[in-house]
Amino acid sequence: MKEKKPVKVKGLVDLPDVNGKVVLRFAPNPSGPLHIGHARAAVLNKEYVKRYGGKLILRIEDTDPRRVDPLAYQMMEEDLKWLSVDWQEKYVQSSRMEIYYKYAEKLIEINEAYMCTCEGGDFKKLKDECQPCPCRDLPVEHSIKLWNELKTMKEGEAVLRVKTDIKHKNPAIRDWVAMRVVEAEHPLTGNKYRVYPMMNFSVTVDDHLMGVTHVLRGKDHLANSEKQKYLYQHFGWKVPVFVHYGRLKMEDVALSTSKARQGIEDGLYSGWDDPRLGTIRAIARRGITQEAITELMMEIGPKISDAIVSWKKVSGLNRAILEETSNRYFFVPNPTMIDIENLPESEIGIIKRPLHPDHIERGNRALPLEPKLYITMEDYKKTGDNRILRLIDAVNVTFNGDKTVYHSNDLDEARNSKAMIVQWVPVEGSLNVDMVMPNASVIKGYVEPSASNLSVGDVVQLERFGFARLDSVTDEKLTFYFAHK
RNA sequence: GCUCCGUUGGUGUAGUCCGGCCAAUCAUUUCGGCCUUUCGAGCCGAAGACUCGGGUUCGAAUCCCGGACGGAGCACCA
Repeated sequence: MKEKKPVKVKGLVDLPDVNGKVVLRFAPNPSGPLHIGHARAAVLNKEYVKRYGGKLILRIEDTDPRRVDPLAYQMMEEDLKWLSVDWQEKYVQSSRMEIYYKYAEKLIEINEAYMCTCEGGDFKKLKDECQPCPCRDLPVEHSIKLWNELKTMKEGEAVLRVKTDIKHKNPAIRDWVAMRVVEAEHPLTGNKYRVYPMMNFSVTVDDHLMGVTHVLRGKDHLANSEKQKYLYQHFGWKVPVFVHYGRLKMEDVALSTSKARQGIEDGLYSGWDDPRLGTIRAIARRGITQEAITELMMEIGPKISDAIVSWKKVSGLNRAILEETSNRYFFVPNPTMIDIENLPESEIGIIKRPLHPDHIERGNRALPLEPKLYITMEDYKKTGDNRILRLIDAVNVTFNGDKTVYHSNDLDEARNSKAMIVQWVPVEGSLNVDMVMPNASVIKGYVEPSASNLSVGDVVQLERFGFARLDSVTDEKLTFYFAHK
């Protein structure tokens, strides 16, 4: 009889083959700010370190000078901080070049790598037929000589190849490139180096030297993991546990970093934090909380099949958090002005309404009730003539033609007539609002006077409208970014 | 084309390795009801899934074969 399966803990699934503490790394290429796909790796790494103990390494993989955005180094760290992902050690690969050279040399010396001067197409042809290229069997001394000359060679003249199985059933695995010449200025090291390691080489060397126990990476690296295993073997190193997760797509934001960059350059997007983009900063700007993203990633976990995340899902998670924290305000989008005739003197004055219905200790906001008010055009139209409309916490009115008439102030009366109960703001003292929607369109309206107390970054619940984050404040208006209902 | 990989309700997941306790978990979503001067939350109730076809077996979401669909890779990017 076999033993029973272990009982799974709720939430994030366990990492395979854990013995004691783990050493994990998050290793992005600095080509732009982090996007939602990065968040998956970052959050999972963080959570696993939290679960098992150990450490998280941040490693910036900038070994292709052409694919480095100098601004990305800082943006990525900012994004990680927003995600509340901390790292215990940080490395930048462009400052570790001598290390890669040393191991490259070693690999040549043990005859597990060779300098290849074949033209790319020729090599591919041979490779596809499982044929070694002529360089493969030249003496080690020959490779060493060429290796020493590589830094003076032109781009493409020669590469260093790792010996794998030339008959490997996947052609991609056969004798892959470890080192090559790149004639481009590196944002950090300038022209100091011309010979750069390929990702598969530097990653393997680093993962080993840094003692990484588990490698969490996207399934687009499946073949790379296979390639890297050969290098571990050649050096006699222990292979870490590879975990490949699937692609993460966000509904409506299928944009890659390169497309987003293009769009920004073309002026199509306002910047990396344009609400239409899937970057961490765009999501943050929309009032999505770090907690919601973390929960989402833990729920999705590290499984290899692809996941399409809907905004409904994100909103649901986020709402549970914001509901508790967000204070309430009245916002009137697409406003129309009403002027209540015969509003009794006794009704005119300040209406108090709690900032949060479940937390009266947070206090009240004050809404001046006076004849001239804004309500939404939609509510106005829906009500039509001769039906009661209830202004929340205030009075009942009816519309007759273009006149607005005071009806009563009794809530039950409004209820009995099935009146809509709607938000309103006074004309006097309310603040202009630009509401930036997820598709970057802007809805204009007014927010109640007490919103002047808000600070940039605050997320509020605009009653009957939804959650929004205050993005900027000027003398003439407040700009909010809409999150969700 | 070649090489890998995946497919559980609308969505996201658990379960698949080691077949029975799975007429399938949890969350979200949707729809009712209660409550509530917003939305929501809360409480109660409901809806909704094992990609398909064979096979093995007393028994299959789970194992085997085949198909469909989807994805990734096939670079001197990471």
